[in-house]
Amino acid sequence: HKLKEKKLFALDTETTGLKPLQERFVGLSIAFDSKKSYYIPLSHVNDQQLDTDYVLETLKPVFLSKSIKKTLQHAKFDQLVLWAQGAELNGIVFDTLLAANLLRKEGIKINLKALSLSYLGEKMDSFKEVLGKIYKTFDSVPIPQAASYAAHDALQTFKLAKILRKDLNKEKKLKHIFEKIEMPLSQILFEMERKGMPLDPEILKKLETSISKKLITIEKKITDSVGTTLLKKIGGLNLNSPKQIEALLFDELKLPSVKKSLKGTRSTDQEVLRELSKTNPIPGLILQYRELYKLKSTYILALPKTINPKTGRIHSSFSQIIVATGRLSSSEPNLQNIPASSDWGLKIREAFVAPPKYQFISADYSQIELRVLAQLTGDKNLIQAFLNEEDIHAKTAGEIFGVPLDKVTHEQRQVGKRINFSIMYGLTPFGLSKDLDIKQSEAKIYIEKYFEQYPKVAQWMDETVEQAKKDGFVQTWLGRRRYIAGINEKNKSLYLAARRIVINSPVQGTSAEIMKLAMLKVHTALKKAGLKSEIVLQIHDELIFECPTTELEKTTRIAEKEMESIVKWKIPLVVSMRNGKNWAEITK
DNA sequence: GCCGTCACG
DNA sequence: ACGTACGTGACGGCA
Repeated sequence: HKLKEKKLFALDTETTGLKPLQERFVGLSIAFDSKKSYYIPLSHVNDQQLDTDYVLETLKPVFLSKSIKKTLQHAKFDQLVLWAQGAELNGIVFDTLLAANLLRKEGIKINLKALSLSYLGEKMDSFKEVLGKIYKTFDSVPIPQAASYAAHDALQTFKLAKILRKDLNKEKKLKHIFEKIEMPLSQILFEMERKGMPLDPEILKKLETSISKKLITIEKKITDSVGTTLLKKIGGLNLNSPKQIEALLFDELKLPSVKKSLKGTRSTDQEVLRELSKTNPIPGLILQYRELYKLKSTYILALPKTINPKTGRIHSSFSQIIVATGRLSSSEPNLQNIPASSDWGLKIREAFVAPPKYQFISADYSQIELRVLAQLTGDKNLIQAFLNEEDIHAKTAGEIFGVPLDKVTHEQRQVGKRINFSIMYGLTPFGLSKDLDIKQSEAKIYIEKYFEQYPKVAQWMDETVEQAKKDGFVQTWLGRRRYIAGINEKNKSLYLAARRIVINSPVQGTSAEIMKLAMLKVHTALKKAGLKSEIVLQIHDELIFECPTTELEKTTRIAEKEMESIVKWKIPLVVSMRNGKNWAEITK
């Protein structure tokens, strides 16, 4: 009865663990105002409680009501928990986690306990304290203690929302991002996570057999090259141990150490092994081993284990609060770093197969970051290149090497491409010389030529750095902030590191903003057109849809049109569309 | 729980 | 003389 009267309340769920689709639903807490909150125990061990189905059935009209407004800390999590119970939540108006994230400086924690302490000055019991040494999971905590803990979660969420709402009102741009982007995006991410991604474990099984054979062959080649005498001397060799590889290469084989790792050990990473492979066959073999072992352990073996037995699909989690620039991150499993480049990598993508009568569609923003750079800097030459649909990498190369556009060689274009990309990271002559394997003096000239060609880029960088020094933060196009602690540092390398972040963040952040807007717009347009196509993945500059084959053309047309019309800039946004039965087929 | 390494944009 | 390109997440080794 109270719920129906109240126009606003805070809600929270308790589970036995952190994965909403896999863990047991233990109970539900609700706060009506800043003073009262309640806990409904639903599945505690050896204790009296209410029946889950009865409670959810009773609360259904309240949960479904759009006019009864709900506040949550990390709404997406609770939505997934409730969805697994067959319950749906409408009227979510405020997520304290997303609000606090937009307002925070880097390094500030925004979990409920931290927020309660910093915003309200109230310390909350930790989850560990509630479990004590007696209980392993929340469902075994006796109800009186459990209720006190859980109800407090909802109460603090209610109180926090009040303050955070006020704080956002003081920052109009952040408020706009919160209301128009982050809150509605959270709903889309919920739907993406709920939908999941299909994976055929049988394809990976076969791949495992062949990659394992290949690994054994490489392993044998390595042990043969090392020789039994040396192998005995060092007491065997674990190829996955960087420490042992280090000892083998530099102590036993006496190869020159060319690079130190952060902790001061002699690095054995790709760059080093590539260099060493010019004089000795073993580093090259280790490289091959590393590549295949990575694919086997991180993808071929790990991905099938993440298939949800109930849905038969993979439900990655997408987070809006991890990346400082505003990008999304994907975890458990990370589907934003599935291999794409090598042949073996593509074979892994082949295992992501659309269901019968469905296909995947990929919609890929072409050179989004360079277009954003052009817009932010207002550089005439850069803008003109995109207006004329010129080959931007060839154009950059042409001016650097002083040759006309149609005389640029493939190698020169590659150099132009590397410079175009790395300029946004604040590259140095040292970094570029290493990347292109050229002299530092030469790299320096290339960089100077770049800035002569695009003078406003250099000017924008200087202005942005000055603004960051003054304000302590940089901003995206819509006004999302990133606070930069080190920009007024005296220590030169700390300052330069901060400077690179200052230059990169507005570009990466604005691109992320465009993508988020695109997701919202496409989602709405697909719904409006009555299509069944759904977004299943976002990989920074690319969206992947699962689409009934009958809707392929309509979906493609809508997605392309909506994505290209996100902003009213001089510079056009260009999207390339592909469709296919599996993920490999739609990979560039 | 940190480190080195490497997969992605 | 020193360090040296942005943003992530996951794995195995190791203490």
